[in-house]
Amino acid sequence: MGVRDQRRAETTAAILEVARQHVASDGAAQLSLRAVARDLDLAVSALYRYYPSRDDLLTTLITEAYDDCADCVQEAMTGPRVRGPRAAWTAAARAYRTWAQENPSRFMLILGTPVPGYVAPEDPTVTAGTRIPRLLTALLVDADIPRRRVPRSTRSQLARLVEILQVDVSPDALAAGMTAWDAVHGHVMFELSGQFGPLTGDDGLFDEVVRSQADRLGL
Amino acid sequence: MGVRDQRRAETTAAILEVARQHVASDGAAQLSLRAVARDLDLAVSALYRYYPSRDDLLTTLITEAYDDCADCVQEAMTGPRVRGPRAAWTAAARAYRTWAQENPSRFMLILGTPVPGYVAPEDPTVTAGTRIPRLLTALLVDADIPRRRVPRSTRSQLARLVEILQVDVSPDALAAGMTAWDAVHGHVMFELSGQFGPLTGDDGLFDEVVRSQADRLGL
DNA sequence: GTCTATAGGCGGATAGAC
DNA sequence: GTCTATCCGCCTATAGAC
Repeated sequence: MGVRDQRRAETTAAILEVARQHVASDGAAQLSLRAVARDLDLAVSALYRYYPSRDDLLTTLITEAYDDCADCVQEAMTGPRVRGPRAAWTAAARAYRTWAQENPSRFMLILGTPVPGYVAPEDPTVTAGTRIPRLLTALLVDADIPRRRVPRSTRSQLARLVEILQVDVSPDALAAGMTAWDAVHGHVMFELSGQFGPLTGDDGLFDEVVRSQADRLGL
Repeated sequence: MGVRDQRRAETTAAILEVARQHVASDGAAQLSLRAVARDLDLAVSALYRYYPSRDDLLTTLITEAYDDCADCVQEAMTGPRVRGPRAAWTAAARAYRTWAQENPSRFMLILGTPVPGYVAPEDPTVTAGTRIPRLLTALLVDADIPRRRVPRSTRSQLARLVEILQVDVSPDALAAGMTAWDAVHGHVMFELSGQFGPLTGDDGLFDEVVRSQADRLGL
């Protein structure tokens, strides 16, 4: 990488950092190239050399958030002290929540209210967005999942999703995993929107969620 | 109610209706009195006679959404054909999801990404926001909830929340109810943000969530 | 790659006439 | 209660000089 590329990479990183701050303070919909340029003491027009439009910048922010979150979950699951699927499940759930707590605006950027008028391009966003589901289903390959009582149509849709995710689990296991993760995600969302009052941020209650769903999965 | 009050009520209703549409299409943060005035063929300044600021209009929209959602859940739970707590739980969960599907932008307004820069006044918002939790905990009064293994500090926070909500349940029952509802909420959120791919909107999978949590609650 | 300048649009909020 | 007019701010995006 030459000196020019180096400088370009640095500027790009600086732009992203400032953009993240603006999303956090003003919201994704309000992200404006002008405001970013102001903070960087750059002319607006200069930014267009890095991102051709506001939406392109937003796309980068979104895929980067998906990836960062998935990185944290993956790292937690594959740590040296994690032995067995139950420990991996617990580590994944805790890492997910911790990342959400430390990056609330980025979490909401990918899993909260859709940004009005913005349509995510399929390629980068979807690939990054399926990493966590794939990590979780990997846990269920060897699990002893009881057969679910779901309708035939649901089972066939589950089979389709198995193909899309390119994972090696039964439709029943996928259903069990999704519905268990529902609780983890729901709890994190409730906490982030402050619906839990004094229990916002309480670890004991969250652990109870993780534990009870692990039991349900037979991990 | 006199004729003047009548007309005022009509105008107010029209304003709210247009404002809801704008929140749906442009997002809550973009709600602008100007745009609402344009749609109604009114001068901007006229709107200030109804709502002193943009945030006041937003507050009305939010409390109204909370109340409408709670109304639907309450109605579903207390229907004549609903016999017993398990049926009520199922009806509540389904009504919650149906309301979210039919009013995605209003659902996200109250449970999605917080509107940047907007701070909800306590009085009206909080009261309306606690209705659903209170409806759900009422189900658990007679349920046979096994004792949860939560830390002491968590249990005392649960006790505080029991007081805030002014409900008549044990901390253990509250914990069980909250963590079960986590799964319902999480599933609805995932569906709304399109994370489920082909399974978005599938009733069979949602029913599996509701059923398994009802089992866990011993309903 | 960076700048200045500019076009054409949006917004909140208020003053003062009717 | 409604209007017009106004102030002042914000934004995207482009043109053209350096």
